[in-house]
Amino acid sequence: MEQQAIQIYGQPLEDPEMFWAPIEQAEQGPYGFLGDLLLSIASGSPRGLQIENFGARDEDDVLILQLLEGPQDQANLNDWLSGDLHPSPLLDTNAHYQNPMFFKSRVSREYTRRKNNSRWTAKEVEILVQGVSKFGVGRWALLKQQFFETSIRTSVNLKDKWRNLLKAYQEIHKNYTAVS
DNA sequence: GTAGGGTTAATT
DNA sequence: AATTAACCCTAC
Repeated sequence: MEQQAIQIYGQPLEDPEMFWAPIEQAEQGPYGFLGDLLLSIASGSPRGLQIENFGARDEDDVLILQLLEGPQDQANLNDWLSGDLHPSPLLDTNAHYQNPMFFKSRVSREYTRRKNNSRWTAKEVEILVQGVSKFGVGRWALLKQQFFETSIRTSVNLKDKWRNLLKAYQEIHKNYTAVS
């Protein structure tokens, strides 16, 4: 089937072969379950991750579509990563943690508190996708270090978000993709 | 450090 | 009421 490279900010993914590897290669590949799942999905739909943020806020869906379709402004990403454009939510500050909007603790049977319930922004998802595209699925600590150094997101958060994205993708893919 | 199961606040 | 997204738990 046709495989169409995804571009982010007008730049092709650094290792499209990894991203678009055929299902057969993924079966015992280095990607693990989630990686294999992604590769399976990607092979079935060249446009894959464009609708990955299904279920999130509408404006984020639109932004993600625009970002993944490109071309966009390359300088914008560097500005974002440097924190110049958007101080929050990428910055991991005490103020952020203590902000009532992000810190909702409650007495619970199982968990005594939750650090935050901060929704992922489209920018964060974009960076996550770019990071996974660069390093592959499963390199969460490396991704944290390289792309989310100052973010409130932990490496486990990154892994969980990726899983949720795949799950959301599968749901919408199941409903809207015609198979032939 | 990661994968995957589990829990729960938020959302629909 | 049911589902989703974010977060927690833990074996490996």
